[in-house]
Amino acid sequence: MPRAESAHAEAHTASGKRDLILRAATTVFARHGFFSAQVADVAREAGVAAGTVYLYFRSKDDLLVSIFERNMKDARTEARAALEGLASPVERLRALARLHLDRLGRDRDLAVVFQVELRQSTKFMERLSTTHLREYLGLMRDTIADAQADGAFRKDVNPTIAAKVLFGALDEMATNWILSKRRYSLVGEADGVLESLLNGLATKTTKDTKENTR
Amino acid sequence: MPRAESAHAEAHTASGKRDLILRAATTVFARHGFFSAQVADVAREAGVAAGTVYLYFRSKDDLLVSIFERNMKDARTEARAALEGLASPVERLRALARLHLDRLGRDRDLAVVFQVELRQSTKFMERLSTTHLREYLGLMRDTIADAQADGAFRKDVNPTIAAKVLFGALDEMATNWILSKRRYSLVGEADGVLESLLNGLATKTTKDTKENTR
Amino acid sequence: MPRAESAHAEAHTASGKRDLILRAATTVFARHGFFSAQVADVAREAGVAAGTVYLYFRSKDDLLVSIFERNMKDARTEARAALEGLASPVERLRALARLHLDRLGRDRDLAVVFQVELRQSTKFMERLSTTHLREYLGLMRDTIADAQADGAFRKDVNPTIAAKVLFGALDEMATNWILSKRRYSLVGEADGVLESLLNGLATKTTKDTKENTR
Amino acid sequence: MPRAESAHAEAHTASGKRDLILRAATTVFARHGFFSAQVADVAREAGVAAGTVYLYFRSKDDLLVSIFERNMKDARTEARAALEGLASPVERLRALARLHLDRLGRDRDLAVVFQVELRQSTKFMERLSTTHLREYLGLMRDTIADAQADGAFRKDVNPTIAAKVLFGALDEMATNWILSKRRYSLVGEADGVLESLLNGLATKTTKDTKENTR
DNA sequence: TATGAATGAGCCTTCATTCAT
DNA sequence: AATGAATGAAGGCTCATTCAT
Repeated sequence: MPRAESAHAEAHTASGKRDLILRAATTVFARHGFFSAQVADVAREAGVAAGTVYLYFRSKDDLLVSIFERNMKDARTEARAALEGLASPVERLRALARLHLDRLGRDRDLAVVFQVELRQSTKFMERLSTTHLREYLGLMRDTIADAQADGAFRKDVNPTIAAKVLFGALDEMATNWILSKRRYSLVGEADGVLESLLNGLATKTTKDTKENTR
Repeated sequence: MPRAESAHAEAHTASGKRDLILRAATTVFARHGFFSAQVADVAREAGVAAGTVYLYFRSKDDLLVSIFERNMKDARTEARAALEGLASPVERLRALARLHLDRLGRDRDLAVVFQVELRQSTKFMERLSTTHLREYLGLMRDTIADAQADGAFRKDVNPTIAAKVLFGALDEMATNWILSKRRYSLVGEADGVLESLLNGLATKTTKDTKENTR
Repeated sequence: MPRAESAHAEAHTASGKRDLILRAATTVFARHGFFSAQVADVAREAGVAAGTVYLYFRSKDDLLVSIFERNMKDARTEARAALEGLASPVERLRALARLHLDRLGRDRDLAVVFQVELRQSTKFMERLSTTHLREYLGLMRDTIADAQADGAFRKDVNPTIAAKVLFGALDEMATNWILSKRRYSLVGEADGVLESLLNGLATKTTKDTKENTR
Repeated sequence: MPRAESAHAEAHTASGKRDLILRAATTVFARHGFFSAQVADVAREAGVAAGTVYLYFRSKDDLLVSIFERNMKDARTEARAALEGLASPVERLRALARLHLDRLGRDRDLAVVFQVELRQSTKFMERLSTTHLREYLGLMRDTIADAQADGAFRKDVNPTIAAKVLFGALDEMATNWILSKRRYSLVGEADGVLESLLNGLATKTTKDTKENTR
C-alpha cells in the first residue's frame, strides 16, 4: 500500500485526496454498511467537507464502485507480478489463492466491503460479475486447464466448474473470516483449501467407486 | 396479477395472507433489490393495502428476515426427511448438496433473495450466520467427520475447512446461476462440484508429491 | 357515581356500554394523552372491539367532547342540589369552589383529562369556553354580584374579573394537584383559596393606601 | 409573506434563521394547533425548505419546547431588569403581574402557544412545570413572603397558596383573552386582578366573621 | 349489536446532491 | 479547489375509520 507512508503528505495532490476519500469510504462502509453510511460520514472521516466528495466522485454509488475498481486494479498488478515467475500451473493456482486471501486478510475493512457491501443488489452484482469477476474466474479456469494439459490435473473435471468451486471456497473463507469473532490469519486458510480441492476428500478406495451416477 | 386467483383462495386464512405477502416480498425484493423496493410495492404485488403488511410483519426488515426464517425451516424439514434413509455419510453429503441447489434452483426469486439481498450488510449477515448458517455448516462438518470415521474420507483434512469449501462452492454455483443469462439446471451442478471435491483435481501422481510445502 | 355499583351489570344496557367506553377513554386519555392514545387502546380498556366504539361515538374527538359533556352535566346536577339550600351568596360561592375541587379530586384520571387533555387546541377550547365555561363563569359572577348586593362583598370590584380570578385560582389548584408527585386532598385547598380571595392578601393598613393607581 | 423582507435581512446569520423558523412555528402552531400543524407548514411560513428546519431543531417537539425556552429566557431577563429598581415587595408583585400579561398581550400567537398548545399532554406539562414554572411560582411565593415580612401582607395566609392563586388568576386572564372575540388590552387586567387579590372581595364586616371554619 | 381485519391517507424525517461563496 | 448550508424528494409507518360477516 503506497499510501501508507503519509496520508497527510498526499492530501495536497489531487489523486492523494481521491485516495484519502476512498480510504475513508472503505472504513465507513465497513463500519455502518453502505446504505446506512452517509456521504457526510465519509467526508468527516476523510477530513473534508461533504461537497468535496463530489469533486472526486459522481455519486455515492460511484464511491463503492471505485473502491472495487481501484482494488481490482491493484490486485491485478500484484497478481501479474507474482505469477510471472511461476511455470507450474499448480503453483500459479496456489499463488492465486494465497494472493486472494492475503489481500483481503491484510485489510479487514476492505474485506468487509468486498464480501458484504459490494453485494448490495443485483444491480452491483451483475455489473461486477460481468467484468472483473468473469475475468478473474477465467484466469482460474485457464490455469486449471493448463494444469490439465500438463497432466497435473485430471482431464475429466470441467475446468469451469472447478474454477467456481475454488473461487467459491476462497470466497466463503473470506466471508467466514470477517464474520468470525476469532482473529486468525486468513491467508493461512489457503493451503487447507487447496489441499482439500487438489487431492479430494475421498480415500483412494472411495474414489474408484462410481458414486456420482444417479 | 396472474396469481390473484389462487391468492384469493388463500386470503381467507390468516397464515394464507401472511404467506401471500411473503411471496410477494420475495418477488419484489428479487426484482428491485431490498433497499430500492418499497413496502407499497410489496403490498401492491400481494394485492393488499400497504397498512396490511404491518398487520403481519413488524417492519420492512422483518419481511426480509421472515423470508429467510420461513425457507430455512422448510429446508430443514425437507433435509431431515431426505437424509433419514441414507446410511452412507457420502450419500448424505451428496443429498445435502443436491437439496441445497435444488431448492434454490426451483425458485429463482427466492434464490436472488438468498444469494444477494440477504447479504445486505453485516447486520443481517451476522444475525443469520450465527444461527442458521452455523447450524448448516455444522451439519456438513459432522457428515464429513462421519465419512472420515467410516474410512470413506481421508482423515488428514480438517472437516471444518472441508465443510466451508463445500458450502462456498455450492454458494458460488447458486450466485453464478442467478447472475447468468443462460438458463440451466442449478441442481445439475451438484454432482460436478462433489466430483471435484471428493476426488480432487490432481492426478494420482501429483497427489504424491508434497506440493503444499511453502 | 352511579356506575360504581357494577360496571359489568350495566354492560348489558345500551347506555351502560356507552358509559363503559367513556370511562375507558378517560383512563386511557389520562394515561397516554389524547393524541398518543389510540382508539384501539380505549376499546381494549373497555373490553370491546375497536369497531364497537363507533357504534356509540362518531369519532375520537367525540369521545373527548363526550367526556366533557357528560361530566359537566353531572356537575351541574350536583351543583344545583348543593346550592339549593344555601341562602347566603358567600356560602354558595364557597360551596361552588368546594364542589369544583371535590369533583376533580375524587377522580384523578378525569382531572387530568379536564386540566390537560381538553386543552388540546383552540378548536376544543373555543367550543368549550363558549358554552359550558361561559355558563359556569356566569354563575360565579352572578353569585359574586349577589354578595355585593347583599353588602357582603365590596361593590368597587368588577364581578366579572373577580369570577375569573376565582375560577383561575381553582383551575390552577387542580392543575398543580395533578402534576404534583405529592398526594394530598384537592378539595382541602378550597378554603385557603377563598380565604385569600375574600379577605385579600394585604393588611388593613395597606388596604387604605391607593396602590392601584398607575 | 409580509415578513419575508425583514426576514431576509436576518437570514444571513445562523441565529437569525433559527429565530425566523421559531417565529414561523409560533404563528403556525397558533393557527392550526400543534398536532394539526405540519412541519412543512412551518417551513413554508419561514420561507425555507422542510429539511432546513431540521438543521436547527431536532424534531417537531423540539420546535414547541424551543418556543417555550426561548421566551422564558427573554421573560426572565426582562423581569430581572424590571424588578431591580423596585424595593417594595408589593410593587414587585404588581410589576410581575403586569409583565406577565404584557408579554402575552403583545403577541397573540405566542399567547396562544403558551396558553393552549404547550398544554398538549402531561408529557410537556410535567417537563415545563418541574423547571421554569416551579421557578416562576417560587419567585411569586418569595415576593409574597417578603411582603409578609414587611408587614404589607397578612401573615396568616400561606404564601404558596397565594402564589398559586395569583398565577392561576393571571393565567385565566390570558386564556380568556385569547379565546375572546373582543379585542381588549390584556395587561390592563393586571390591576383589577391585583386589587381583588390584595384587598379581597369581602367588605370589612364580612372579614371579621369566621367564615372559613368548616 | 358486535367484531376485528383491512384500508389508505397522511406526515415526520433523512440524506444525497447542489451551488453560492 | 473547497466549503457546508440549503434543498426537497422520497418512503416507512401509524392509526382513525369502515364494513363484511
